Amino acid sequence: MCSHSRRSTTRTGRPRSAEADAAILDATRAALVELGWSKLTMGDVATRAGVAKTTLYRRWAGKNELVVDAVAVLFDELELPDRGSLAADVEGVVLQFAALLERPEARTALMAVVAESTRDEPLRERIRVSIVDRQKRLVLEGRERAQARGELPTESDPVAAARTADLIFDVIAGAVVHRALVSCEPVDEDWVRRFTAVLLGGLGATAREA
Amino acid sequence: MCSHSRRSTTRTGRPRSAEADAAILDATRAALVELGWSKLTMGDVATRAGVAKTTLYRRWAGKNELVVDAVAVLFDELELPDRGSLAADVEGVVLQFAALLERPEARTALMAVVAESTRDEPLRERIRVSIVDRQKRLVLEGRERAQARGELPTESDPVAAARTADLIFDVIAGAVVHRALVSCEPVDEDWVRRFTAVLLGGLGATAREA
Amino acid sequence: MCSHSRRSTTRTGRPRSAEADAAILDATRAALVELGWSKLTMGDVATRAGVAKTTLYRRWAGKNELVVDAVAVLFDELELPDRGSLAADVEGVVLQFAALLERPEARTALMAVVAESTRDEPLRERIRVSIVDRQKRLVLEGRERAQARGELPTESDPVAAARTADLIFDVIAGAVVHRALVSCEPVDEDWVRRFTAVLLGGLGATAREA
Amino acid sequence: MCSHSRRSTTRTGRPRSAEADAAILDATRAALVELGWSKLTMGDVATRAGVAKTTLYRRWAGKNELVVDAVAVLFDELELPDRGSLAADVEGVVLQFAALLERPEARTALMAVVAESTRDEPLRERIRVSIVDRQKRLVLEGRERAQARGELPTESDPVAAARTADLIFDVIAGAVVHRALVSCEPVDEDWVRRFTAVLLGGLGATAREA
DNA sequence: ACTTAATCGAGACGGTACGTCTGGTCTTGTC
DNA sequence: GACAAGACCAGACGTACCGTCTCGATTAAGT
Repeated sequence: MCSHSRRSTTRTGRPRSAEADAAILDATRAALVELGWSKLTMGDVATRAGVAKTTLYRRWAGKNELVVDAVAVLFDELELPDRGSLAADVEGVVLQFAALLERPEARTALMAVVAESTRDEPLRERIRVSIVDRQKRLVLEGRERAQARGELPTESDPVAAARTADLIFDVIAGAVVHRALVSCEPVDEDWVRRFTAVLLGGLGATAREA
Repeated sequence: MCSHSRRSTTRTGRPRSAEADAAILDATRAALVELGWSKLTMGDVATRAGVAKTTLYRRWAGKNELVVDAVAVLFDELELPDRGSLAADVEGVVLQFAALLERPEARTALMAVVAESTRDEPLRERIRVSIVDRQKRLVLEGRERAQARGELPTESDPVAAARTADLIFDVIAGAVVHRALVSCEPVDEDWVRRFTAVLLGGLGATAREA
Repeated sequence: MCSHSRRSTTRTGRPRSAEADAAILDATRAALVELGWSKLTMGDVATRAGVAKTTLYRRWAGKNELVVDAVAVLFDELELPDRGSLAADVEGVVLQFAALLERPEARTALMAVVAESTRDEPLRERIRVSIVDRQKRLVLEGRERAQARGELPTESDPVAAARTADLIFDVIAGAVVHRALVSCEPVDEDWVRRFTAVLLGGLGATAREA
Repeated sequence: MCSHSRRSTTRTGRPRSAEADAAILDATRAALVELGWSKLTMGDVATRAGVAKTTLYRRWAGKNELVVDAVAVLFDELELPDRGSLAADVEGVVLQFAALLERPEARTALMAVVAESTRDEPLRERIRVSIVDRQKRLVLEGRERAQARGELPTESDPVAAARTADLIFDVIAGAVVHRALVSCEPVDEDWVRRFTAVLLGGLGATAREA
């Protein structure tokens, strides 16, 4: 999460303010809510945070990196509560994700940084580490829990297992994001139930074939 | 597709140049390929098109609207070739969509305009009409064809049918976009086959339940 | 606007031309009063006159020429009323000129076109013909009348006479304009009386020397 | 002369560059010579000065203010050399003034800013302080020197003295400017001698009356 | 206590793009 | 063929941000 690598050799001089870091990220989220991605400016964030622009640029290379860090923390709130069955777990986490996408700071920032990342490999990596992998972790946890319950067989081939997890992740995350941000329709319980039924039904069908 | 609604009453004065329209949209796509969304500027597009900035702003309100119109035409190329079975049809259209997302102008523009649209209702509507509905049409055509083949039952309830089509659309489009632009992994034949299997398996399972 | 009155002779000429001319010059003066020189635009004048910009440019090369013609007519109002003595005549014409410089259209236009003319020889000539010579005529008339009254001797050398007339003209016009537009002080009766006393006193003194 | 009043309290932040000030004013004069007033643009001045447009607008509100400051320094060169008599002093300063009006930057700028000032009170004040008062000072100095020589009586009434000085100033400055810029005739030694004779003759005549 | 050196706020700097406005020209269809 | 309407190219306008750069003033950690 921390973007700044200190010179490991000598650490003399005034240390950076930890308060400033927090104030900047808070200000960034507040600005995202008020202004949205495209009208958010570095100068405005600095002013809101009561900080000089220099202080901001000393820590982040630009708007993209700053916003990724500012919204990344939102994805830490996602967790996989044990609801007793795979279907219930999936429905639960999808609803959580949908709730996150209702928040204006996530809504406006997520697609924007992904769009920027199509031409910026370091940014892509940063998004992967800060955001994508945190979501994917939930898929892996959910599978382990389902296997422990006996709802899913233990996959012997680790490569195939990883490929399947990736597929599931793209299907879940992609469908929810598309529903919420492109189709702009509510991700409500009814939709989630029908989506989960298709997903798990499909997984069961392909498992039976193999 | 056309962005400018003429005064319907009398049409006096010099008419707008159709050549300029085409040159601007071509220039926009070229600039997207070369520069990407964030570094594309209105002035540069005008220069490339051999057109004054005023001519550009007379037709489009800004970068967002211009880019939507410029990339919309790409989605007209998508079609649903009859490959003999529902699975083959789905795989075919998904591969086409993936190929489209390989094109840099689509890659850089698609997420960007969606991101902007989270705060711009008219833009959202424009995207829906120009892009989203053109993709969704393929889902509806595919279902009709599958029903004609007898692969899918004819849904009696039109509301439920529409809901299911929407769900399928979000799953397909969302998964492919997420795979291509967020996970940044190739949408190759193997992935498409596994994805299609899960999707159709899931549809079959839920159909049997009902 | 629409003149159907011409059927007698097949004339494809410009029957509205005279109306348009007057409307344009009126509109120009009105725009000068409202907006001043620098904010007056050709498009605005055309709109006020109910005329297309083309019509305007067909008659005048640009803003400078148009404004010169529009304000030139104001200088036609100046005349030399016979007040019985040279001093009274001078005072009368100076007060008339001062009154003209109170009018906002003259105030804002006069210096502006002179400024433009410092780099535009044709414009300078146009100003001379349309404006300057109309003022200078008053000096010549005043001298003749004073000579007729016996207040001034008849100059035998025509070259010297012209030089003196030019000098007087520059002194009168220059002093009044400078007082009104640069010093921005009122050209009232008191000032005019003192100015005239100096001018005529100086002329008398130099005449006595020769 | 300096156009920007600093916050008098604390002076934090990077101080403004004095070099930039000088470079901008030099560039302005150069642009006036090359292009004249109406074709001078802020962007061009900024480019010539090697300065960003923002730096320019941070110091001057617009073209008018900038040009006044740029040209004002030219009027500092005017001085009143002691030539031994009032007539010689007047002739000397008028020739200096005429030489100044030969310079293209003064020629093109002077009338233009006066024209603009007819609708802009702050600009009028700026011109008065930066340009007009510097010229008027010469009149006051000349009178003091003539009084010291005994060529002119010491005026007892200060109000009348001031009125007379204003009158003389408007006559001198107005006549020279009108001769040079409106009549566009040379202000040569012959003209200056005749003009001075009229002026001083007039002053003497009015003084004798009183 | 005293360096030392990186930090802090403020704000000016050179740039770039913005979206608008104007100047002057050129098509249109109508009269 | 002149006219109004209005689109066209060109380019200046003044503003907003960008990311960098001085400034003088704080901080601690290491003498």
